[in-house]
Amino acid sequence: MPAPRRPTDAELAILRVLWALGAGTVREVAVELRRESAYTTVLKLLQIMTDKGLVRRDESARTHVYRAARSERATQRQLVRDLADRAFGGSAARLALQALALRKASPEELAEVRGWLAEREGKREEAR
Amino acid sequence: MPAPRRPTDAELAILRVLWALGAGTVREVAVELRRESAYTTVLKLLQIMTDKGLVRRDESARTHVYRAARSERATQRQLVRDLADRAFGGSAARLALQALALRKASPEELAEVRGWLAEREGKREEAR
DNA sequence: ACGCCGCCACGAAGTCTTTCGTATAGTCGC
DNA sequence: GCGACTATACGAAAGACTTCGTGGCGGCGT
Repeated sequence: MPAPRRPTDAELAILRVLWALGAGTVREVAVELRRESAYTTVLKLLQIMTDKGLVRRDESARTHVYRAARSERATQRQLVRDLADRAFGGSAARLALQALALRKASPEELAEVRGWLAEREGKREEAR
Repeated sequence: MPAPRRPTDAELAILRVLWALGAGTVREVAVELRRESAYTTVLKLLQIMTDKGLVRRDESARTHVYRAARSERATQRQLVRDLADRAFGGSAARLALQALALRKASPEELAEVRGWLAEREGKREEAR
């Protein structure tokens, strides 16, 4: 399996549903995306995504059940790394700064970031 | 002018060169991207990008000079917001956390993030 | 048994992206 | 003026993305 290509927009929308549901049939996904795409569109996408290795399909029942092949976390990591390379000269930290500067972050979220930094700082001290 | 569409990969590569150069001719950009694309490919892209409003073209001289229509900062913001919406449920802070967790950040960069958070904290205190 | 409904497979159309070849024209030196 | 060297414009091709229609098959209710 070579490097899995970056998921497209439509694929990502489907992956989001699958991550939320854990697993789902074509119909379940289509319902979740109501108004956005017709049933057969979702079906086709899922078939393509199966070929690409983005999702896995359980065909044991007549109605197939799909689940994401890679975790949400891993996919997010890939996308972040990709964006950092394409638009931030490879610096994920500068990407992070831009993200924080969007000012849409809640105090709770900022506290989480602070917490992470503190923990990381602790590890650095430890390593000396 | 409506919302400018997200730049494609090839377009972003060209924008990176233009941001670094400030402005440049087709040849200058093509040289910077050596091996990656032929001269006429860069030319075509720049023409398309002009139509899309991604770059502005100075035609006063025979050799046209291009510059990015939007700043690197603004474009980065747009891309980050876009990725946050598509893959992080709209939370830029969670995106930032994933970016920091990539462990590719240098101590200097982490210090920068800490500094930003501290400054932000200061403003919050001030606002009370 | 028959008809209906839901399911999957397939194909095809339309658009966008990226690539480059070819055509055309301005400019400089001689 | 002519040739070589630039430059832009244009068109076409190939591939990826997204959309949906049609067709065929299985199962269920009556």
